[in-house]
Amino acid sequence: MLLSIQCRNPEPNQTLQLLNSQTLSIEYLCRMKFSLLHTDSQSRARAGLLETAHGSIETPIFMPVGTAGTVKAVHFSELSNDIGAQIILGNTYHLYLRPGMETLAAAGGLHKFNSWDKPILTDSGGYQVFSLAANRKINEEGVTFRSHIDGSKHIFTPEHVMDIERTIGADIIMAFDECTPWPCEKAYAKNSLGITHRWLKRCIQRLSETQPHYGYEQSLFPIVQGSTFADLRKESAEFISECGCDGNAIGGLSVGEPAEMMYEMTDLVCSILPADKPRYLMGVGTPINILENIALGIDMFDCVMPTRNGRNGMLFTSKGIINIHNEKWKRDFSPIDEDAHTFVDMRHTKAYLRHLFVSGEILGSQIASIHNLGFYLWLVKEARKHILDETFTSWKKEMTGVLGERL
RNA sequence: GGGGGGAUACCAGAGCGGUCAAAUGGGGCAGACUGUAAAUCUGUUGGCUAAGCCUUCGGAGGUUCGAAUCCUCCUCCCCCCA
Repeated sequence: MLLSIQCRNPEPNQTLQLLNSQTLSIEYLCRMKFSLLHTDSQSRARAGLLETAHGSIETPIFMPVGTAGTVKAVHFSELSNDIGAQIILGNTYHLYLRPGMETLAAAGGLHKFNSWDKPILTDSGGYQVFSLAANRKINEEGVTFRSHIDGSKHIFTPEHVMDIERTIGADIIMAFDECTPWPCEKAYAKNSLGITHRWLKRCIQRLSETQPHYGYEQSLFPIVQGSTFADLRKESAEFISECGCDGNAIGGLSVGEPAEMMYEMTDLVCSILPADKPRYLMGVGTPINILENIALGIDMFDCVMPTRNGRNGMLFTSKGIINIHNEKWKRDFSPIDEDAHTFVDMRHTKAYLRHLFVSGEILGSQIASIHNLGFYLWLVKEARKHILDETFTSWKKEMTGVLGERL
């Protein structure tokens, strides 16, 4: 098999011609590289550049969620050309069930399968341990899921999850963890944390024993857990820091705890995680959550809010949030958002978008999703600009006022 | 011309003497949604000076302590037979 790799690091345009991907050793593969460009002097906000085999990511970044290999209701051309998405997510549990590993392997990985040629990050199924709690059993070895589709039984061990993530072929792959619920008994959180840490060691071990399938390196991100207990979070952040991975994540937040508690945990964990590695806060959040966490030193975010809430008629705009179902938009022929960040904003009126929602038309979901993702990507891009300009803190304050209390 | 069925809230449609301001859908109005079992889910939907009262089940009258429910007439709609 003749393989061509675009290598971004350390020498950007170099093309390697290799005969067999199986013979690649790690030093020939493109390692992910993170460059910290600037840290805000009034907060801990950072602007950076993350380079992967599938392209660069300017941080802070928001990553649209594409659980099943698709960002719901949004086409990839809109995602990259109009919204400016630089990386998207996929989900191990969901892709494993459908289309399944044989199909993804035959396709040559998720990038080939869905034609998204920019970076991809796959979540490990750890969130499904939380969200599908009724359908699974957890023990030291791993998690047994009952498929939410047909009830069939599937065992996810850290090793199995790494194998699946190898087959999916994302640039960034998440360690298998347990996302604990909130509130959570401390004894449970402590025990769960121990399991998550031991699973992490097994993930690292498995990766060291296997090769990437498609000729580019995959970076494992471990996940800090510990619920909302400061001592557990500290212990976890220290443990994860010592693993020396390419980047680090914080999980188990935005599961119902008050925002202040989330910020407290993020603050603590960011003070421990290495500054020279990207920090990813999983599943967060509202626009204000994102701004607050950027200020605490987070570089990467993902959340279903812009897409799911968009499909349900909620629009995030720079003048606050609106429920497009509301009758007050019935004859409002003003643009969806005058601070247009995507083509839909000036082209369509609120009245038209409301009509689409009221009529159950698919285009409504598409427009709202494009708009919301456009807003989120604009928000982080703007944040980055202000970090580089040293105007982040005042801008954040202004934005917080504009976005309103509900977010 | 003869025979039969029906008219209930924005729409469709249950209810067939009191527990009915009236089931259930739809529609309307509002809310929720944070590493997606979600184009989903929840609440609400006659009026008011609001733990109470008032006005509603085609129209008018009647029976009854009490009527959306029973009777009479009227108006309109549908089906079958000529």
